[in-house]
Amino acid sequence: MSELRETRLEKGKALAALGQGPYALRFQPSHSTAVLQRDHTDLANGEERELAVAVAGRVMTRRVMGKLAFFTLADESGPIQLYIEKATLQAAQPDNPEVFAQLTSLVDAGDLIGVQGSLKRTDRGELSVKVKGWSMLSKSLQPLPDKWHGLADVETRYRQRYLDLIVSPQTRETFRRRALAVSTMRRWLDGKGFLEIETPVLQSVPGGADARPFETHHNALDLPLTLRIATELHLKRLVVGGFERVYELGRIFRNEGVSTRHNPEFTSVEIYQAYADYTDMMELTERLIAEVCQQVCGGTRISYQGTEIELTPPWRRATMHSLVQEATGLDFTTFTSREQAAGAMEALGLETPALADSVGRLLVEAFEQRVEASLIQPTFVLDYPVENSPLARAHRSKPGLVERFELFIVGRETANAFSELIDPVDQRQRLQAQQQRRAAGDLEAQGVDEDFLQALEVGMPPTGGLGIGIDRLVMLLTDSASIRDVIAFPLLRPEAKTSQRPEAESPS
RNA sequence: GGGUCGCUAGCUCAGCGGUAGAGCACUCGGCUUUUAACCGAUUGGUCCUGAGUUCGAAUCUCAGGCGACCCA
Repeated sequence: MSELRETRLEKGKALAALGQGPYALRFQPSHSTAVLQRDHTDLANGEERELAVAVAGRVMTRRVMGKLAFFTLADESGPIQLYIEKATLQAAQPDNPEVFAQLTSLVDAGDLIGVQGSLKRTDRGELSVKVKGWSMLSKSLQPLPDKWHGLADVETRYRQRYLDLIVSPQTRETFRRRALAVSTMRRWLDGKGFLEIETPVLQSVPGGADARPFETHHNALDLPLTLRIATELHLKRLVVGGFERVYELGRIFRNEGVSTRHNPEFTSVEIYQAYADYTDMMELTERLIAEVCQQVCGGTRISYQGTEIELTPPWRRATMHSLVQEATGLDFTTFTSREQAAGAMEALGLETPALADSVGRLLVEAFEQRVEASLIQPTFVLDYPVENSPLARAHRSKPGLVERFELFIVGRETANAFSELIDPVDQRQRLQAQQQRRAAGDLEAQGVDEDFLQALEVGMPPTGGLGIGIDRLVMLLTDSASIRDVIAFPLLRPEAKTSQRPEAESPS
């Protein structure tokens, strides 16, 4: 409503006429509200304390009753009540007979103000700043969300996250925890001698994962580029270059749909350790995630959406074959042809899409359809078929499989790791097979990155590699049901509003 | 991609074929212990958009937009 905005602009002009504009240059708080709340619990109801305090924050609620007013002021640390007594304020500011009226009429809910005064705990037990002076720091021209219902509209929470943050302590807590999770992870890795190195986001050959990339263009070089879908291939080049422990924690872009578990840009950490294999990476995964959980949640036993999750290592390890057999009764090691496996699956009502063109790919289908969602407690799923894992090393003892694991928690893939494929001849064949699939219509299949193959030919040490989805991990640690709750500004379709989009578009 | 549900005042919602409503917020008046303050008065609408059915549509139908959830 623009009427409210007009009124508040007028109040801003009134403030300017009084010599203080609606937008201050600075203010020096003496305390955060949380420190005041913490340090003065001994102040009894109705008592006052002659401590000079200055606090700044946003006015959340106003209750004006004649010659006395109560405001709630919130800074980043939390709220504190302002006790605004006309007589007290007037005595402190004898030159301005209108000071109380100005404070109560020119300050609206949503404004940022600073106040000076002393402490008083009211008769009802609320620690308050007894106000003796005030200044407008920033005039708000927009209403706050409903003080009782808060921000009920999920869409507004995502589109106008600043409003969500102002009124929802839980949202603030989620992003604090996310920051703590990320910093803990970096600190832990740095402490283990891992070096964080940034690799290109703009790439001419997307690789390192099965996913469709975003396409863009470099003008000066007239060069088509894609945004990275993984950091894998560049981090491996660094291992070839002699860095034995490297990682990158950063943004990945995949041109896919959005859901409660997917956002087109998300954050991953990829970690590479020379002379290690995937069993080493399992231990690393357990220790790293347990440490992050300990720091963020204060323990390794947590509750997610009403389910207890035990993250204290060690975690269950099971092969994909055994899990599928457990869930379906099918022993995929006995199938010698796709037709045989597909027939057995269809007899159980499982789908067998055409793109799953081998026994191995059908095994993965069966796993996704019947096992994945049931892996609630942390579980390492081991030994994937080679067809689905073009960058993982062939298994040391099981033909047709690779040394790979994925970590599942609450039914979601949370980490993915290999004994890395370092044989350049094998790697070339695998990537060529991928490219053939791509030519055959699999838009997620990878291409051949010649420069990467060249690096492997120079010689890469045996290496264990690991990727962890930060957003999904943070969802777990913050008990968030949707990935959008842990991304400050998730991708949404732009609001249509007035501008109609032109016709003659999208043959769909 | 498919299905279900939602979209009405700034916010939260009711109204479901016959004059567009409530609470809160805003504005004005009153009030020195409130904390969803209270009491009184006023103000505030593209009922998501478009087309159709109808004497009459927020309400019924169709198409579209945006969102949520479920499924793939």
